[in-house]
Amino acid sequence: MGINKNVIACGQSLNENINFDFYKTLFDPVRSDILIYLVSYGKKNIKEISEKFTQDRSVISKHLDLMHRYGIVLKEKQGRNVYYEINSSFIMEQFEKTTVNIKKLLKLSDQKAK
Amino acid sequence: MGINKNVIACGQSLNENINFDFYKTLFDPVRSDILIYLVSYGKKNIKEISEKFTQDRSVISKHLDLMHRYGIVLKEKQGRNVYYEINSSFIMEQFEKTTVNIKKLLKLSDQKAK
DNA sequence: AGTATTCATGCACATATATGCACGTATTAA
DNA sequence: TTAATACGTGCATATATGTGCATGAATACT
Repeated sequence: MGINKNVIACGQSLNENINFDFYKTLFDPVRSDILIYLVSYGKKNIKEISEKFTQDRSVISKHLDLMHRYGIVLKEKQGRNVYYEINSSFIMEQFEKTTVNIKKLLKLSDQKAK
Repeated sequence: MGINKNVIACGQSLNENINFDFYKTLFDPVRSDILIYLVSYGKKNIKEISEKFTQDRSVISKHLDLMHRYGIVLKEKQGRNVYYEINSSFIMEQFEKTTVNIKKLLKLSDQKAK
């Protein structure tokens, strides 16, 4: 394709400056509900979390694994339990960084519009 | 489910305060490439856009329709052409609002952690 | 040791989304 | 009027993702 080359030349690329997988993982119905649950109830293990959802425990486990892979949650093993909690500092950091980058990117199109 | 009720009680809900469909639409490989293309080249019609992509014109048309539905792009019909351009003010507004809301939401979990 | 609990993973299946083609419509050009 | 161009939409298919069950591993309990 090579479309992005022009934008990269301006030091702006969605795929480079924006944590694409992070957002793709976060903006899923089930996973955002898990996020809200963890925000509300703090650190919980997979059994406790999955009891609040209609999906099977294994399904919740897979969602949490994805969320952990992209930094949305922190994981801690205690005995036979695996606890998850919100990685709030990382999440905030992502949104702040992305907002700044998006602004810079969009200024390019505003200049063209004039 | 009713999980969100607790969070709603705190005046915080991802689905209410965050434009979920907007982000779900934006964070798609093809659509974010279209975004970057429009940022780089300004207002273009569907034929011009689709010529830069491997996908069929009808596919690009559908992606643009989705992006328009959720405010990412502006649409303008001129004769038999349909032009699209970035809705930069709306996009920036969304990211700014979301960043503020996410921060407020996450402060709840930080308080619990103490 | 034997049993129960918690979890990860592989597999098959269901659902959602993306894709391309074929067609019809609207507009423009000849 | 006829032909050409740009577009939208319906349909069938491909691909991606979500889902639940079954199984085995690791840990804890008796």
